[in-house]
Parts: sequence; C-alpha cells; structure tokens
Amino acid sequence: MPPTIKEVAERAQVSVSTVSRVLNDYPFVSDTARARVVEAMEELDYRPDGAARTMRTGTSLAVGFVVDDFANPLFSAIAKGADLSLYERGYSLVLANSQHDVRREADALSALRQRRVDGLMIALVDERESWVVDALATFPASVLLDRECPGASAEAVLPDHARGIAAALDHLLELGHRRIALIAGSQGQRGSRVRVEAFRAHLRLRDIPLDDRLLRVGELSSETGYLAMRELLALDDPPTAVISGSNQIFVGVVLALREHALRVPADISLVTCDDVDVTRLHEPPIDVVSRDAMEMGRAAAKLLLARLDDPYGPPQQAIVPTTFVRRGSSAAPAERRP
Amino acid sequence: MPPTIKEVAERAQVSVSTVSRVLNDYPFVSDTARARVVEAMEELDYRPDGAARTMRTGTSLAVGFVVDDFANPLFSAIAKGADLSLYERGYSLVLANSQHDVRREADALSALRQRRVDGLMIALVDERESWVVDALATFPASVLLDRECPGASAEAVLPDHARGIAAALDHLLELGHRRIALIAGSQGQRGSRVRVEAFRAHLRLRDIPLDDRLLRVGELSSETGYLAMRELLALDDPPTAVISGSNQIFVGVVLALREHALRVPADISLVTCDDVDVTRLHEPPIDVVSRDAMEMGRAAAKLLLARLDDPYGPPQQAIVPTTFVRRGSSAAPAERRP
DNA sequence: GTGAAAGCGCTAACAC
DNA sequence: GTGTTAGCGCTTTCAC
Repeated sequence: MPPTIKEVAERAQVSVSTVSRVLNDYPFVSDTARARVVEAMEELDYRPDGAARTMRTGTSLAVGFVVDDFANPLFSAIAKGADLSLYERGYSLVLANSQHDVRREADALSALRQRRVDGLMIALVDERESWVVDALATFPASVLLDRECPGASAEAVLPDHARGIAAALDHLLELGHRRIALIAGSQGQRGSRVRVEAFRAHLRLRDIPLDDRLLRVGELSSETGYLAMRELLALDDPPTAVISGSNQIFVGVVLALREHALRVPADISLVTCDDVDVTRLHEPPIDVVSRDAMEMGRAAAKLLLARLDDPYGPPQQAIVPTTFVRRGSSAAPAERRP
Repeated sequence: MPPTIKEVAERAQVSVSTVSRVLNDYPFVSDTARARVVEAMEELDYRPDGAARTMRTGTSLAVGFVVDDFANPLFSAIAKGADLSLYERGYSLVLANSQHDVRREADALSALRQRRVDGLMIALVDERESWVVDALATFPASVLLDRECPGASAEAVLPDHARGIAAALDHLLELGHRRIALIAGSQGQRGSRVRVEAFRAHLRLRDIPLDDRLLRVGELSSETGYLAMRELLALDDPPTAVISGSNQIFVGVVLALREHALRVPADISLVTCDDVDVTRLHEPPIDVVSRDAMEMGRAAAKLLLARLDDPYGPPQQAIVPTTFVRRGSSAAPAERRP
C-alpha cells in the first residue's frame, strides 16, 4: 500500500491539513512545519492519490484525445505535440479511437466524461452532427482539431488549407495545367471541405472553368484514392495534374498510377496534402501542401490550458499556416512539351 | 452537475446500496427494484463517477502506454491494436512519451502510479536499467513491448525477429551476396539487440565470415541510418546488400543511397525491418521483415487483461511471428551479373 | 432482498 | 499558523 497523507502527517508530527497545505503550495505555512513535511514525504516516497484529488477537486489532470484513427501519422504527430506541451503542466492524454463511427465517438465521449477529464481534443467524425454542440458543452474545455462547429463553445486549431491549395494550384497553372483534379475526403470534416471550397474558389478566381468530374469526394482512405484515380484515368479527357487530399488518399493514388504504368511527373503531375515520410522518400519526391502536425498539437494544448485557466471569455482559435513545398512531382503537361 | 447515485436512489425509491448492486450486476436484487433503478438511471442519464469508483475499489480502468515516441507509426499501430481490444472491456490508454529519456520515463511511471492505472504497456528506453524491475512491480500488471527484463514480473509481447532476419539473410545469400551489412539501433532495446544477435548467429550457421565493419549499431533514428550508410559506402569493400534495422533507420538509408545516386537493387540490395507505407510505395517496393504491429497491441491487451483477471501465476509471453516479404529491392550482387 | 452506515484519501471551511 | 471536521460519490460489510 502506498503511504497516505495521514501517515505523512503523523511522521511529520503535524495535522493532515498542514500536509495538504504544503502539497498545494499554500503560502502561510511556517518554515519549520514545511521542512518537516517535506522530509516526511521524501522518506515515505509519498505521492498524493490522484483519484482522491479528482473526487475532491473535480479536476483530473487528464485530457481526452478523440480521433478517427490515431495510427494515422497526422494524428499521432498531433498527439505527440499535445502531450509534450501538456506534460509540463502535469496533464496526460487519454486516447480514444472513434474509428470513423459516430456512435463510437459518442460512446467515447461518454466514457471520458465519466473519467472527469478536464478537457477534450477532438477531430469530430462529422461536424454536421447536431448532438455534438451539447456534448462538447459538458466538458470544461474542448479543442476541435481541424473542425468547425458553429454554435459550439469550443476552441479550434485550424490549418489554413485554402492558402496551401491556392499556392499549389498557382504552381500547376503556371506550368500550363488546365485540367487539374482534386481527390478529397468526407465533407463532414473541415479539412476536406475547405480544400474543396478553396479549389473551386481559386480556379474561379483564375478564370479556369472547372470540370466537375475532376472533383472527387469520398472517404479519407487509400481505397478512395485508388478508385477515384482509376475513374479519373478512365475519362476520355483525363486530368494532367492531380491533387491528393490526404496522406491516406495519396497511397491509393500512387498505387493506381503504378498500375497504369504512369510516370510522375512525365505523364501526370502529382501534389498531395500533408507531409509524411512517404512523400519525401518517393522517387521523385512529392510536392506537398504541408502543415506542422506537432505544432497543431502544441497549439491545441495551449488553447486548452488557456481555457482552463480562464473558463469565461469567447472561444479562441489558432490558425496554423500551410505551405506549398515544391519538390519534383510536377512538370508541364505532356501535350505542351516538345 | 451530473446526477449522483443518491439522486437515482431517491427517484427509484430504493436505497443507494440497491442502486449500487444493480450497477455492479449483483444477482440478488428483486426484479421490481432492478426495473425501477434502471428506469431512474435512464431518466437521469446517470453515469457512475469514475474517480469515486477508483477511490473505493482501487481500479481505474486505465492502462498506461509508455513509448519513446508515439509518432513512430509502429508504436501508434500497437496503441491502436491495444485500444481496440481494451475498449471492449471499458479500459482506456493513458499516453506517455518517454522521448528516449530514462529520467522522463521514470517520471512518467510515477505519474501513472498516481493515476492508479491498472496496468502498463511499456517499451522501455533501456531494458538494462536496474530500477525498472522494482518500478514495474509497483503496478498491478505490466506488459513489455518487445523488451526483455530478466527478474521483472511482467508479461511480454515478443516479435520473433530472429526468424525474420534469418529468412532475409538466406534470401540474400541465395542471390549470391556475401558482404551483407546490418544497421541496427540501441542495444538496450530487445528489437535491435536480437536482430544483431540473429544476424551474427545466422551468418555463423551458414559459414559466412562476418566483417565487423558491416555491423553498425547506433540509435533508432534516421540520422543513424544516414550516417551508417555513408560510412558503409565509404569502405574500400562496401557491402552489396544492406539490412535496415527499423523504419526510422530506413529513411536515412534511402536518403544516403539517393545522395550517392545508387540504384536499388541494381547497385545495392536493400531489406528493411517493419512494414510501413513507405516500404510499399517505394519504387521498387522494398523487401521487408514484417510483423503485425496492431496484432502486437492486441496481444498486449490480452496478456494484460488475463493478468488482471488472475493476479497470480507466472508471467506470460506472447511470441508474434515475423515474416520476410520479398518484393523488388534485392537482386544478385553487381559483380556477379553478366 | 434491502437498508444503514463506515470509509476510500484528500481538500477546504471554519475554529482557534 | 495550525488543527478539527465534513464531505466528494461510491462500494461493502453487517444487520435485519
């Protein structure tokens, strides 16, 4: 059995309240009493019991982390960034996989509530679900990870996808591409939604007509990427450049291109979103619309802690920049070259 | 304020003990009482408070997950597998990043103990540290992830690296390679240690003399891979085939090969350990000594739950198979081809 | 089959 | 400055 506060008190010959005061850095404790308590704590290797504290104070120093799939390198990097920042303040992340399933997500939230987590970081399965606004409100603080939920009182970390997509499009347009495809994920998740919006808006801005068949929306999976890419290649007028809307989609796109023996960038130009090992190691290295996932995690931690320190005031947002990194996977379209 | 057991009791017109009995599936409760309690719970949307339960029973339904780096796809996949299995039993993972730092690891364990986690899954930073045996003993159950700790009373999930390395070596030997290099990580971690041992042992078995310069040991990082590969290439008699000892090392190896404009497998054959997206998407796809990381997580969960169900009895181990998957990154050594 | 009551380890009034 | 004490919400004897 680990030592209790009572044992520390007896050993230090003071009352439990004094021990508690030392524990909580209450200033008005005599130096002698404090010294005796500290000594007793060290001798016993005393650590206050978390459950008892949670019960008494209502705070748990725990933060729920709820995402579709934390094996996705993007999410595990966010978790790592968040953990690094939270660790300094004594908080820990409690993981929950929602598995792209709204029901399971709701279950996870219910379980986290029972655990009395102090906050939530969540990439909602579908930001359009109406129940989430109330559900989020039951937590002391919550941070949306690349999601928007009008009406919800939640902080948000929002990558500036639009800027990255615009830069990627400008790059491809300058090379001479006019038939550019985008393969994106679920429209219930901000990342995919904003990319599609930005894609449309920027082409309009540049006066490029959009062939709707070049805009594919599916799930955030390699299957979506694979199937969509095959369909695009089957068009009588296939695209000369493709933007993959996520790292999972990218995997499918590459497999489809390989199946058709198409070379990048000679036969088709390729740009993807989110920088992971795969894009750098690909031959040629892939142009990418990049954001700093660890930084997203750190930003989420910062917003969460700020909210816990000050429970009132309007929800804050952190905009995380995206950048377009040119590497070697785009070139002028084949028809134009000598 | 969420409803308490007392409010449920009042609403159902029974005592709190009866509510508690229903909650804990105690069999001898009259059907009428049970029905009334269930109804009251539903009406109030009652969820028992986790902290109070933890305090009373000593169990938290939480499991600590401690690894060097959660952003490593291998570890996040293990976490996912574990979470999937634990979820069914109501357990959650609490994340802790040890950042390759023994001190930080010790801190994390201390924090997890305060949280009264029911168990631990841990990939020790250094299995040779003497304090870990006692530290692990302070948890009701602990599972080592690809680590061995003689004397510790802990379960373990142990991939059968030796078999995979032997298969990879046999493949390379059959192709005619005689100068085969291995780049491995820290010898304080079983994975790297066993790979080195198996490498030596299998070459001896096949009567191939080992040039010690072909065996490089460093950290589990892309820098190690990069630097070691450069050194290998600088030898007057460089290897004709290389085995990369981890996914991180692999990244560095590929970058070094690219820098030297070496083609795989024409100029050098390449095999790596641990299958991640990168290896499949590489051109050519990379031969790999593969293990099922999600399965490791599931196995860890199973061992942990079994231990919690039966606190006594000897520690159990789960051996996870490794397989050698041939793809297209190895060929006969250059000197031998026509 | 059910209820009353003790108490898990801690914090926070409140008294002195 | 310090001690006494009342719970936080639940489980678990022990009576009945």
